Amino acid sequence: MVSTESAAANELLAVRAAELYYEENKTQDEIGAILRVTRWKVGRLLSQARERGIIRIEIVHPRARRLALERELGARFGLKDAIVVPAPVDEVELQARVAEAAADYLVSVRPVPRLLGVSWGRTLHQVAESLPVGWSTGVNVVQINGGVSLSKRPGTAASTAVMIAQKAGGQATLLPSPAILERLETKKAIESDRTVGGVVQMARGAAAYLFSAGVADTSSVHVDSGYLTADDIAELRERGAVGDVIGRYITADGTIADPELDARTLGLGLEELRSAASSILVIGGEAKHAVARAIVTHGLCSVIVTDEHTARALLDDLDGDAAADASAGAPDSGSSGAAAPSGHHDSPAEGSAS
Amino acid sequence: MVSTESAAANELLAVRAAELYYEENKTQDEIGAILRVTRWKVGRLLSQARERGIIRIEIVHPRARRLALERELGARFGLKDAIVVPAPVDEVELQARVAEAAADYLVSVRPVPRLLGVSWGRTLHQVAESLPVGWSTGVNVVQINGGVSLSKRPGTAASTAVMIAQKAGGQATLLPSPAILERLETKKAIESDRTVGGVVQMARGAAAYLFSAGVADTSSVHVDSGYLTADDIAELRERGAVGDVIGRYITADGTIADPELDARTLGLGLEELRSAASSILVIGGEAKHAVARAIVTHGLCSVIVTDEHTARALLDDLDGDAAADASAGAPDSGSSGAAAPSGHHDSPAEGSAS
DNA sequence: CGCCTCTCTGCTCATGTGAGCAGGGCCGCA
DNA sequence: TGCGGCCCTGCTCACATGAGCAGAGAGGCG
Repeated sequence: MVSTESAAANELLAVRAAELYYEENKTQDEIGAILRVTRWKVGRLLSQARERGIIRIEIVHPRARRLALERELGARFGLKDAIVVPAPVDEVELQARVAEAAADYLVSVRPVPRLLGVSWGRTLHQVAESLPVGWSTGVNVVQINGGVSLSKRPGTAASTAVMIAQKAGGQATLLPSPAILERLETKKAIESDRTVGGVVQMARGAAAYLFSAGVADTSSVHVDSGYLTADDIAELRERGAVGDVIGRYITADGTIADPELDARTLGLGLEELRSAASSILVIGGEAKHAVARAIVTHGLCSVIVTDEHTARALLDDLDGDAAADASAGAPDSGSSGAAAPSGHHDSPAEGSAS
Repeated sequence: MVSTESAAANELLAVRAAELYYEENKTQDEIGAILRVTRWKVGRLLSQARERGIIRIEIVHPRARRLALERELGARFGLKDAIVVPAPVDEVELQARVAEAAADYLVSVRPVPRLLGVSWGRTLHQVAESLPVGWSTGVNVVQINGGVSLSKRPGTAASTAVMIAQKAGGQATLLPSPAILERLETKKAIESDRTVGGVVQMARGAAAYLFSAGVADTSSVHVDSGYLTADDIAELRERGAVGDVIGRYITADGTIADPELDARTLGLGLEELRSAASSILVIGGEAKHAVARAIVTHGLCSVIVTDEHTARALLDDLDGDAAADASAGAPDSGSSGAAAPSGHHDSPAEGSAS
């Protein structure tokens, strides 16, 4: 009873001490005089107050980061680096923050990559826009997956790579090919063309890759751009696809969802991403948690730039283990089943032509 | 342009420094090494961050206080002391916090008042309940306004004073009289009774007064207790009454709303409250802002215990100056106008009798 | 073009603060 | 009642920090 009472009294003292210290900027000595305790006790009270969460210190700034989450992510998934930004309520704002953080990160990477491989998409375009002019000197950029011309809106594919290169005073090398070809032969043919093959070859030599990922649903840029139809997406989802990485649709277990489709997808392969020294994933938002998980849990990126909700979702053991378990059992059915149905990909091309 | 750019860069640095300092517990020297600036600059960045509100330090505890507001209140209204507690969203909780704070204050007042004058009501009862047993030694309590017996619920009038005294190991002296008498003659008669008159006389000698205030509406304890009817309240409101202090209804300009009614009100007068060395007002909640303002702007209390919303409302210049201006112009009309109409207070008495 | 001023930088020094340690009171237990 | 263990207190000392100051660089103005 006595201990309870004194504990409560101590807590009150701690609160008073915290107020005087943090709000009134008094020294611990002065506080000691006011509260009639020694300054050492004041120090201890303040420590207690911090430990017990009575004092909440928050950094309110759009560019703030979540270093604790970054450390956890890095440790848990063996990443070279992790950047986590606080998530604003607004999804649009969130994407902007993540893109900004990715741009900041890119600016600060040492050593500066001489050649940077980039994919494209809404996210990457925002990253490109967020980069300051002159963010580096002489960084050349190479596109790592196809998709230059199909979408006519500015801010996709080509312009992304070009903008990143321009702002660093370097050259952009584009991959002059669709992301996904209609027929495997066409893909092989175009791939063997020196212009295209050379670019892919160059991409393989990039010191770092910057990429994002798409969700396997109809909001995908692949549907927007006409490479895939809603039916294709439905098919992919049935095969367990959670999203795409540099154009290649993967399942939760990190494997290719549909090898036939993948064979017709032009650009860098997943293995090249996996083995790269620096592959920077930029991803944010609720919808992309599944694909983000697939990527980080299977080593497809060495650096992640994301928001705190995504980070927490990735670290959350419940989901984490569940997804891991699911992926452990799935690969077999995924790869064996994927080979069987094929040649159902005429519609996307028609869609793109209209 | 250059200055803008470097200012932005500085802000970013400040954010990073703040993160490392407050979230990662690194020393300014270490941070300097990380951010490639000197430790002095880190210190400056942190100062900036604090000044510019990038760092938000909050003390989350039910017993926390708002020292800045307390200081402002004290300075603005010439108070001896001010206690401001953070306002929880819940009104019930808010009342409890204010009462608790008042109890804390009472415990800590030095010198300890040998004789404490108290009023009664819901708020004061909560204060009494919040006082710890043995909060002081030998503090006697005297009731400063009538109202012992009319309400039969426990926790009003008498029990408040008794509880406060008991918990301090002192004697309670009650005022054995209704708060408001039906007829002036009765009031004068009862007042001249030695039992009653003596108590009032004793109350005048109290070293400190503890009181709250009521709102001039039908939720008032005066209506509950049957001293006043809804019609009386309506009448009082027409005369500009904002609420009651120790049973006496006052207007925004701090004067008696209805002198005739006031003459029939038994207990300490406002002047005695005003001239007291220590008169502690305990008041909280949106509804009581107006009466709280009337009290503090006209010197009826020397100490206020309240919530932060009330405090801010009191300090808010817009309302503040408006009320001050009104009160500056009003006293004359208030005192002269109040004397004219009288003798219309039979109904309240009838109401209380029924 | 040169000077002036104003701000920002990196320093010295005094002060503020936290880690670690010895002593003392309080408890349970014999 | 005496003993041992425990926690809490107040201290020493080393380190971290903020105040104040001289010098350097960037603009602005004549």
